[in-house]
Amino acid sequence: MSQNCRFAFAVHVLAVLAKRPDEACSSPWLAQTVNTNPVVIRRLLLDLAHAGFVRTERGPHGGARLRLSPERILLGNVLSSLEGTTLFGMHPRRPLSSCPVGCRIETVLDEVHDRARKALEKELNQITLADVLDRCQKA
Amino acid sequence: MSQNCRFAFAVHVLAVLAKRPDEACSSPWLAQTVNTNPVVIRRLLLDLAHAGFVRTERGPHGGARLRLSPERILLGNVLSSLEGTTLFGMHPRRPLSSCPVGCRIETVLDEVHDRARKALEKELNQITLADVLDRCQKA
DNA sequence: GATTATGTAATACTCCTTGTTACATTAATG
DNA sequence: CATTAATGTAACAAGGAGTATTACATAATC
Repeated sequence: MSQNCRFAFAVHVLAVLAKRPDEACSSPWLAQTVNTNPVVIRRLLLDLAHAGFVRTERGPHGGARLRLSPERILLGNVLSSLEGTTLFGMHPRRPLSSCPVGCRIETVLDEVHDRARKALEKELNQITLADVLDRCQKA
Repeated sequence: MSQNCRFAFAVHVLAVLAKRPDEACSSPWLAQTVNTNPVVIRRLLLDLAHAGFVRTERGPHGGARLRLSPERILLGNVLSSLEGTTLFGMHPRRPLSSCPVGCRIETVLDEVHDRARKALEKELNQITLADVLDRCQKA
C-alpha cells in the first residue's frame, strides 16, 4: 500500500480526537502531535469527514470532532475512506504485448489486487478504534 | 505495500518461466518481456531462488528455471519471499512523545501491520501460479 | 470588523524505487 | 585454454510518488 503514511496518520488523528470528545481540535494542534503540517491534516480530515468519521467546523473554536463512538470506527473502513492507497504497484512501463503472459498479466494482477484489498479490509474491520485506544493505554 | 512493483514483476517472471519449462531464460531476455533492466530481474531472481521457486545457472545457456510446478507456487508465499515490501507506511517523522497517543501509536500500528500482512498472505495463498496462467489463457 | 479556523491550489522538497553502468565470477564450448 | 555468455553485486543516476510548505479565499464566531 505504498510507503504512504496516510493510514497511520488517520488512525493517530482519530485516536487523539477520541481522547478529546469535548473540544474541537484544530489542524495546527493535531499537526503538532502527529509531527506534520496542518495542511496535511486538513486534507486527511476531508477524507475522514466525507466518510462520516469526523465533523469539521470553521471559525474560532472550530476544528475536528469525532462523530462516531470509537467502538463503531473500524480500521478497514478507515483505510477504504482514504484516497490514493494501493496495495502493490503494477508495471511502471507497459510489458511486452507480444509476450503471451505480458499481454494479459496486468488484467490478472488487477483481479489479484482487488481480492487482496478486500481481504485486507475485512481483516482490518476486526479492529476498532476502541481497540487501538486500549492498546495505547497498556503501555 | 508500496508503489513497489516487485510483486508484479515476480508473478510475471514466474509465469513466463512456467511457459518455458525446457529452457533456461536469461535475465536480458526476461527483462525485455517485463520491460525493465536485466539487473532488476537478477535482483528479483535472487529473492525467488532463495525461497526455492527458481534455480539460476551461470555461463552460456544459463539463466533461470522454475523449480516447482505452477500448482505448488502460492502467491502469498511469493509475496513474503520478496524483501522491502510493506503494506502501509508509518510516520515519516517521529510523533510527539508527550502525546499519550503519539508515544504508543507506532507500536500499535506495527501490530496492526503484522496482522494485516498475515491476512493478506493467507488470502493470496489461495491463488496459485497455475491459476494465473489459466487467467492469462482466457483472453 | 477582527480573529481564527477550514478549504484548496500551487509549488518545493525529499526520499524511495527503479534503472543503469561497470566489473568480478562462473560455467560451457570449441 | 581462450572465448563467450551468463549471473552476482556494488555504486551511482534518474524519476516519481508522496509529503511539506506557502499562500490565499472562505466561513464562522465574538
